[in-house]
Amino acid sequence: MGRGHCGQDIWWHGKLRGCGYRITASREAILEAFMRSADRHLSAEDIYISVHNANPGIGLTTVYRTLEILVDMGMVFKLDFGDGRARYELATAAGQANHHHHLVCTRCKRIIDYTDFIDDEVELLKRTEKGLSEKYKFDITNHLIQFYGVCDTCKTAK
Amino acid sequence: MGRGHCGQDIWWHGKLRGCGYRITASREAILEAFMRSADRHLSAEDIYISVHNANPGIGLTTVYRTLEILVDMGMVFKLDFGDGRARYELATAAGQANHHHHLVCTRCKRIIDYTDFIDDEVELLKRTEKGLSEKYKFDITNHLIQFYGVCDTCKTAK
DNA sequence: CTGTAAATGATAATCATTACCATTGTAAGG
DNA sequence: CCTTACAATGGTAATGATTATCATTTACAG
Repeated sequence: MGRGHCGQDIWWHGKLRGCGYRITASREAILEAFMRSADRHLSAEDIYISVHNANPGIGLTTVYRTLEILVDMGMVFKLDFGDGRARYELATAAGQANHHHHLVCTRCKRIIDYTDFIDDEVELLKRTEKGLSEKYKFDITNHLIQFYGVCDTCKTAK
Repeated sequence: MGRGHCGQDIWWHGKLRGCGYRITASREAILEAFMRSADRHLSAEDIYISVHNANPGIGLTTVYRTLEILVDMGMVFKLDFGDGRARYELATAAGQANHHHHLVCTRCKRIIDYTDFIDDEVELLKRTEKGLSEKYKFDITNHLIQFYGVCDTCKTAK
């Protein structure tokens, strides 16, 4: 019952099975790649490369397909930082440890994950979410908050 | 001094000139296309088509180029709703009339612009923005807030 | 252990966006 | 008003991420 992090029991097996998906070596390898670099914003190609170390047989197509189902299931969040390729990260619910939002430099595309002010935000988001679900009859599953601006380095670099 | 909406004076001429850009028929046509359908989320192709009615000579390349400078200048906001093409809308600052956020149905990709709860959000965002700018030395120019979920129609359609 | 549908991977196709380059148009300065 | 420099343009080709196709392999229910 809620071990925090898993030992032998693979937490995501149940999730996949529950949605009618099979447990395969590819999917395992891809989820492991996420957990190996939980702090980064991975592109499909990043994952493809990361996965090849342990399992060279996995094709790029499978990576894309797996990412799609993980996103649909809500286990992974798909992000767009405006550099022409999608980025993925393990989803963390509001309130959960490691939940963060993004600060994007529009000049150099640098991304900063911030967790500051998250508590205030979360409180407001909960209220907003509740109001929106009721008014528009939406089942809200996630949110995206990003601030755009010019970072320190780009500012001084003129 | 602040006529609300312009008569003969073209409000955006100064903005372009101020950033070193020239006033051209293409740019005028593209901005008019935005104002003609200020309520929609236009793709580059939407704008290309819309512009062709009045000015058939404008190429798709110019549309993309113009969109890029408008986004850089902050006059237009570039959005990604996950359907593979970028969407654009006239930027409205927080607090300004028509400022809104998006509610995205992950099933059917329908977008709802909502303005509810915006006042509360804006108040929080102002604080967050201030805190973030100070801590990370960012000049924050804009923000993006989107909620994702399943809409009424898709829910009942099972 | 077997049958069946899901999953896979190599390859080709798609399609939004960008690069290129010769030509045209804006607007500053005379 | 005319000239001139260089920004802006548009057609076309190139790019590159993502998706479709299809024959083969694999998970797993019975």
